[in-house]
Amino acid sequence: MEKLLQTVKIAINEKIYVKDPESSDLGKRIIKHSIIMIDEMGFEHFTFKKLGAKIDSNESSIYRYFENKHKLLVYLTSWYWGWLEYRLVFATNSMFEPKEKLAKAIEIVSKTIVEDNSFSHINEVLLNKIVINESSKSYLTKEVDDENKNGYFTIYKRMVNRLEDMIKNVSPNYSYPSSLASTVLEGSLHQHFLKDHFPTLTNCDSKKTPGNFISDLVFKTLNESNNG
Amino acid sequence: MEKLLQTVKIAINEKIYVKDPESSDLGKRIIKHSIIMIDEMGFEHFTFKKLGAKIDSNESSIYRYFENKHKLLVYLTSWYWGWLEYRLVFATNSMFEPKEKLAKAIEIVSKTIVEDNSFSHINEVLLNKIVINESSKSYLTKEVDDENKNGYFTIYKRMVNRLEDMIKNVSPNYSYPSSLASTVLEGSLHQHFLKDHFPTLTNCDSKKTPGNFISDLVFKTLNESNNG
DNA sequence: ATGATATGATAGTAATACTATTATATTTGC
DNA sequence: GCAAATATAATAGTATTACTATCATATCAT
Repeated sequence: MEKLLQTVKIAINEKIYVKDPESSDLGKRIIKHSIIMIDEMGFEHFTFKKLGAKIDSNESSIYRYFENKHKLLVYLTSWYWGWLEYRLVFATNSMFEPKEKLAKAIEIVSKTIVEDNSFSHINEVLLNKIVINESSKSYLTKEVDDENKNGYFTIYKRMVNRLEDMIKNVSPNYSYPSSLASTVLEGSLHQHFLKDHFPTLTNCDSKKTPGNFISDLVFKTLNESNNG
Repeated sequence: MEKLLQTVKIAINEKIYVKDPESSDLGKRIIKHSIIMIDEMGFEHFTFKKLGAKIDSNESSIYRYFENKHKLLVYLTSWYWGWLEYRLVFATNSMFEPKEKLAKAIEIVSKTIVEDNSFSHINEVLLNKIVINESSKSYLTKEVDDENKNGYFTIYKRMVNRLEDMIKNVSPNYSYPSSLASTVLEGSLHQHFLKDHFPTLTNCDSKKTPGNFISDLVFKTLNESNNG
């Protein structure tokens, strides 16, 4: 799996970047260290100037890859969802029992990433943390409709739609398959955040994971939908 | 109800502001127009300088009320949750049947606000939109733990805990009452956002509301928890 | 009428978020 | 192996942001 992923390139919408960061050494260093720095200092405190200093390069060179740090964030989250989608499809492709398939999908999208695929320049453990803490900022903007039209969020939407299809296969009569699918993704990120910062607002911890909660929620809901 | 609310002041943690904006005419204009402007231009494009120009006052005067725009956002969202909490308690206080009570609570927290209590300087319709689009930014920061310790999010946490208690009253054996409570609040805001910007990721629209979805989700989950 | 307090006006600073220009490497094509 | 093309680096510059500081003026309370 890890070896296979090395050879697969996650295809990101070309409008998101000026120059493909995968096409050069500098580009890869930009991605690698922006992940480390955003995780460390948070998106608000992160700047291209600081990144330039860290990678012994120059602010102006970074602008040749990304117009601004917002687009870099959109790139990073897109990459993450593309990577997760790949793992999801890979893991569930051979499964035929709808419930089993959905259970596996939920497990994959809601589990904390603990292993870094240390061959690549992208640290998925840190990127997972960034998605939990920062990814909402990529779409909670006044520019969201414009960027959506330009396909900035295609991969994320495809992920939600995959989950939606799996939900429909379990319960064809359930009225809210896409709402439930989006709640699975957003809800599990939120529970991860709460467990780290607002433990009184969640029952999730190291024993009961966000994945356990979401799985319980989804299957109870779909069971009732089949019975009722 | 509207008249009653006028006489009730929502108590906001004093650490959030430098000078209580409710204590003066300028303070109230700051609140009123910041709501209008943040809704209009989005939090990122909003600045104290622009606000000063709009209310025929001065940047430096605004700084005498709030240290920065982040704290103003924390203030506005706290006010909103305090206002909702008041409506929630008022509407459910006399109810004794647990399911009925929880259903009412979900209805209140997930419904789009359509009526402005036009007596006050705060437009709750716009504030509701701000909470949907911007409130995550108030806690998705590196300073969240510090601010949480200082009580910046007390009202929000109290709201979640109220929902949690209602959930426990319906299903004492359910394992995730606080996770479900936080999902009710966050999930309904998210569905509102999706319906406005990503309609393919939600089944909610003008007919099927986020409240309908969340209510369906919660009661199916709790029913199964009682049966199983 | 005096003193305290609130607000306004102006100026100034450091950092941010860029753009533009020029210089210097490095790569590639012949 | 050299010229041309391309990528990167260095430097400078601009407008805006996010403040802080100071001083002036208006209002309000005693």
